[in-house]
Amino acid sequence: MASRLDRIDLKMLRLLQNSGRLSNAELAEMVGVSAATCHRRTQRLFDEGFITGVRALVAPRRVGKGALVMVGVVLDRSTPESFASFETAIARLKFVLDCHLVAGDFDYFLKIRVGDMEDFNRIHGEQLIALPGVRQTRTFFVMKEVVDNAPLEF
Amino acid sequence: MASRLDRIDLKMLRLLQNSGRLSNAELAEMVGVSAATCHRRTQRLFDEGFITGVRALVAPRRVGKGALVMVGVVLDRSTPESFASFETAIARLKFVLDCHLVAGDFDYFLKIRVGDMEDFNRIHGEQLIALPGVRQTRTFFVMKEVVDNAPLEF
DNA sequence: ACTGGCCATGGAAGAATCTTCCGAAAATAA
DNA sequence: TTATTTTCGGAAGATTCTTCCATGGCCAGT
Repeated sequence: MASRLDRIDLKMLRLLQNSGRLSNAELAEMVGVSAATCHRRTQRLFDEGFITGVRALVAPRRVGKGALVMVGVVLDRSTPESFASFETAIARLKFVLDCHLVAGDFDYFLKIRVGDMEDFNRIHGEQLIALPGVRQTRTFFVMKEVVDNAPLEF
Repeated sequence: MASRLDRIDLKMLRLLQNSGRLSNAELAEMVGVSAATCHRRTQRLFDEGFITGVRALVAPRRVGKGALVMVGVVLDRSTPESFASFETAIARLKFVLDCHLVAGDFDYFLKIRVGDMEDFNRIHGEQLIALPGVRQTRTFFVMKEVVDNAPLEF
């Protein structure tokens, strides 16, 4: 199952990453193989898990989610149970885009999208500090999104 | 141009966000309109900027980018020129997935994908601290990706 | 070098889909 | 109500998808 990716596969991955709606015929021509081969290879990239999904990128501001906030979280205790219950709880909060367990001054880093600061303040007070085991949080409001969710380089 | 989104548009956005490769016919049936109407509405969502692109999600580990690092950056000076030159320089670094200007103890927060820690150390020494105006950086290695790049809720 | 097995490839063709046109229905305004 | 505008779905030609099959390349073992 640990199959390799040749130059054509990589090219297809890069093209699909930047234009996920390319038709099979277009993709085939761009990478220089027949439509049949391209179709087979694309399907393999999906089947073997190189591509985990295809997502339309929705403009946050256009759907009322123009505010971005980074939050550092410190837990009360550093036990496996404490981590586990925090992670279970946070997976239910749909406004959390990223949640990463990190090494350093914080236990977790969160990336959150909300409508505005007022929105965030309500959520912070009602949902974030109420999460199991949270000792303190540190909020970093994003003032300018220089690069957001850039495509992966490989 | 500030057109509204009705219930059908929102449904289409959510469906496309989670399955960007849905065919027009499938989408039409899911939201309960004809293929012609669905096609027109989808095109409008693109033309008017509600959908900014469609991206295949590539599994980072499968392409040798399994390590994730968060980095806080502090600049020497807080002048507009200083910020501008930093932002220009960082936009060229393809391993930077996120770069956000924040309010708080840091000036910028970065989200970076690399192959492994050794890889990051080299990049940190050769490229990050060499960026214009960087006084100090604080590195948070991600030990566990609990939620990464979740779809936007709206 | 020859043989046989194993894949990956491209052509072809029926099935499915896209994309546009048009008249009808619905919404809006006067 | 009437006129105007907008949105809708059916229809159909053009395009695309998806699968089947025969061909050609590659490699291991004679």
